[in-house]
Amino acid sequence: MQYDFTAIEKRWQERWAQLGTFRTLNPGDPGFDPNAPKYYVLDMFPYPSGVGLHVGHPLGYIATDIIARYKRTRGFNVLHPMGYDAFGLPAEQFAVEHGVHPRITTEKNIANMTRQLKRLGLSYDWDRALATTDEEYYRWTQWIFLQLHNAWFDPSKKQARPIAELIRGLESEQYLIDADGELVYAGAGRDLTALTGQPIGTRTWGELTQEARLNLLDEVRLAYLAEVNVNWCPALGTVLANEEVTNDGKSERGNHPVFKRPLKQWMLRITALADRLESDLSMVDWPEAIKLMQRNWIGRSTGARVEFDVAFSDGARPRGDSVDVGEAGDGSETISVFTTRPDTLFGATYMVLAPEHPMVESLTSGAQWPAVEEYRRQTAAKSDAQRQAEAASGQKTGVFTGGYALNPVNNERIPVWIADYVMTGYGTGAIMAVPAHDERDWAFAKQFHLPIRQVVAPADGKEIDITVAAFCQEGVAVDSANESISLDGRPTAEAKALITRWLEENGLGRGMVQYKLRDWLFSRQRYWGEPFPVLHAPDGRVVALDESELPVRLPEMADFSPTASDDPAAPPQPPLARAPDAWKYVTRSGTRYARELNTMPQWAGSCWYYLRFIDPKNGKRFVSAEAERYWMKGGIDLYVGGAEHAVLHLLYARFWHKVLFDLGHVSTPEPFGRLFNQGYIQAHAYTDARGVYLPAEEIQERGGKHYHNGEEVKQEFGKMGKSLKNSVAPDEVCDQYGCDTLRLYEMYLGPLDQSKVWNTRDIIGVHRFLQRVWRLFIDETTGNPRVADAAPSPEVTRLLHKTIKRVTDAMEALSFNVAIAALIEMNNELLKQYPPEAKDKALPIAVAEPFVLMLAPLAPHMAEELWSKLGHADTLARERWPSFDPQMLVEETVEYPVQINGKLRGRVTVPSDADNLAIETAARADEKVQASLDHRATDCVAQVLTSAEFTAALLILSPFGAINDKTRVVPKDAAHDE
RNA sequence: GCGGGCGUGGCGGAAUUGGCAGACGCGCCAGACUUAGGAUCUGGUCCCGAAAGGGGUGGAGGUUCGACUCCUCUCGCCCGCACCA
Repeated sequence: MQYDFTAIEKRWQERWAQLGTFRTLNPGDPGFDPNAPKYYVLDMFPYPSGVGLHVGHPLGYIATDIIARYKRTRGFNVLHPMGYDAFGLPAEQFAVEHGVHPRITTEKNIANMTRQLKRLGLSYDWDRALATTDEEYYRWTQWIFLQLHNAWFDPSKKQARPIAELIRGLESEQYLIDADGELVYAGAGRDLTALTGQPIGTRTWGELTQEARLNLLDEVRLAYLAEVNVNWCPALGTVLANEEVTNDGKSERGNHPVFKRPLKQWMLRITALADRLESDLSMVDWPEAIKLMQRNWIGRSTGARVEFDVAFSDGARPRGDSVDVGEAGDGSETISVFTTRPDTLFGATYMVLAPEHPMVESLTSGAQWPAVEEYRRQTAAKSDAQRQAEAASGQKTGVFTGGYALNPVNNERIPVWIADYVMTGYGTGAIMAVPAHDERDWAFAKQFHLPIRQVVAPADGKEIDITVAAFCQEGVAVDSANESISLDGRPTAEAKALITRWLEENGLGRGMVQYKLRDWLFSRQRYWGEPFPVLHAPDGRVVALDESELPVRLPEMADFSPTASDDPAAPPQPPLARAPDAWKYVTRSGTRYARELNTMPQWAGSCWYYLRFIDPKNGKRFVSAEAERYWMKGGIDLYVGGAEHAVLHLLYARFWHKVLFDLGHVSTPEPFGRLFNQGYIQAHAYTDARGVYLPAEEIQERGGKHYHNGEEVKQEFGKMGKSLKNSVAPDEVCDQYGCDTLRLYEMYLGPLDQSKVWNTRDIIGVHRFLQRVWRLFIDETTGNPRVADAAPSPEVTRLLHKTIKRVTDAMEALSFNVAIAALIEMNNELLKQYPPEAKDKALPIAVAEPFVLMLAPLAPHMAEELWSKLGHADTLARERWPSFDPQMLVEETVEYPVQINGKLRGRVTVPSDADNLAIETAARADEKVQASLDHRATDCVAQVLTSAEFTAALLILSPFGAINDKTRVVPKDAAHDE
């Protein structure tokens, strides 16, 4: 009876399903063990694609499955769920192209993907499976949106708080409203958000009209409507996220032109949490690279905001002098800038506004107006690619506005320019230019012959020539003094602090922190997404639905395609605009409200799925508090997925989680305690002379060259997929070798976090291993197990304990390739000890059972089969992982390598209890060692180095090489005490 | 340009605290068996050398009795960001 993987795998997959082997109990369920530690191991949420899985997809799923199975045998309650991120563009695009409703396509794809995953023997609790498109799921996605909408960010607490709490604060006049309509915290006596001067007249909540009150609240909500510049793709009929737009300004799907255009959109105030999103990265165990990417994306920089008074062309005016200056401005205008180098303020010789800056019009002189207008027109028309090319070349463009501003530190009148190297979206959209100490300003100043003034010198006193290059490092301030402040001689850090304080005292600015992170554009003009749980009143006001009115279901529609157009100015027409009136309008107390016609982006559903897995059937709450507290303690224990989600998904989900945390709905500040990035599986791809990709399975290899129908072709490699025609389906591999082989092969390919190349021909290696395991355990003629109750030899016992240690260590380190190698070695050795043809030598049960248990997470079907052949009626899924005895690792004799001056000169074998002197004597007696010592002085110092393990090194030093303090000396005897 | 990561046989990779480089697998070479197969088994396989021995972890230096491992420089590849003030 040979290893019949097809029958074995089918049998065990059916049994696991029948027995509910991998069903996971929640706290409170009968039979739940509250004393067992928990382990929540999660895969990144897959999109159920129509083309099915290729072998690259399950790489991470196999790894997490191995861990899940391993942890079960270590006594953990393991939560290991799977589900589908099923809303989104591809399903809808497919649906549009084929005229099938996206729900039908999606369900079909989910069924196929589930079948493919089940075939891999993954130990998910399938009872917890869910899809973001389930009404009972997106009901709670909408509920979370309501939480965001009904919350604001309280800067004094640095927390998201219910809007009702703000209203109470306003009613009790803890908060006032200043002249600009900004909130002022009365308790602290200083304003929180407004940055300029003193508010002239603050008002109380009671003094506001009802409309003003509602406006105020709408402005601070974490989900708010705003007119923003979006990527509008008329051909797709939707706005696109930045990441859906290519560098040359085309849509990633379909390569259609994309235009910037202001549209009223739902936004989520992720920027309010920027600070915590950054600092809380210190709480999680993630790859440093990913943390770094998030930090860069959030882009925190500390500096100061500085106010520059506008000075007009007829001459500088003292600050605060309100002079009517006619068409040029109203005289009280100031230009706010953000700088990270306030210490260089004395070196600011001009200013630059972004071309779109709102003050450009009032600043520009009549003479400069045509040039300014022309420049603004040009930059608006410029593609992102052009801008990037200019940026790379160091070429700067810009135009003088004719206007001037006053440098607040020295009242110097400096020209104000506009240039597209200053961007509207960051800081205030305006900068003070310090060409001596900023590369960009320097290049601009050189190009337009603007003055360059050095105000920082290198700390080491070195002379620099500021006309040759900008000096951007820190140093000491020079030529930076006025009547009331001097920075001269101060190191940069000190100078920054000093000038910032001076600015604050004089009401000219204040220290502040800036982020690159933008608020999250949350609307899509698509059908296949979560509807927003809000209504629009006839007066334009937004009314949020009540929780009890959820879910807002997607309407059934015959035509769900977006309205495409070639006209960039065409009005957006979301598909839901064509929904039946019965869906679109809701009448309440005689008023007719309109539903929101946009839908949520795909990210919405994936922001919280890990919470729903905990309690997927709960109809009362998005997740039960008790189950959430249990499973989320310390965050998810292991979250495995690709690095492509480094910033977007992982940042969005953290943001939602923190809001839910602040509002008391979840118990932990961070969702993902440990993150692991798997590498990609790549595959060879082949092109013919024309550069056209050829199906990889039709290629023959001869002598290192590759041929297709006899023609030599070029070998490349890249991510597996349709476009490179190099996909391999897991189904094919399962048919030919079985999924245990596929699982082993994928893990044996190399370290989990590295990318690796798929090589179908290598699969045979691990398949042979499984066949040899089978032959070790099973008599192929009778089908009976070849085991006996006999005691294993000391050598075999040592081998067993050594292997247990190696495999256990490798499991903990997620080094599955190493774990498999250790099992292969053990199996090879056992086959030598107990060869199948030797009928009298049977495998001792004391060795057979632990071996099977170690194999089980990796090749579970074969392990279960062998386990039952060994006479066990139950599944091994919850058997205890074997343990090793360090005592058993000690060999009777030890082979020591002998190093002389660090070079290997010989090997000696001594009894393992030999002392240093005995080892040294044996070493000195060795011929080769003697030959090496011959031409040296005789009075060598010998040192025996041992480790806690069975290997050890003997070191003999020549006389001049006395032991220095860097040499770690472990006395032989001490090592044995461990 | 800035930031991060990685370079070990023909290939994938292993090597715990700085202490025997190349475990394990593929491929290749030689052989065995044979119901002739893309099966199985045995042996070999870093380089130079007949051997003794020597060299060797992208390259060049350095620290150390001793470096794949630590430091400096450099080359190559991969990833992220991209005028963020």
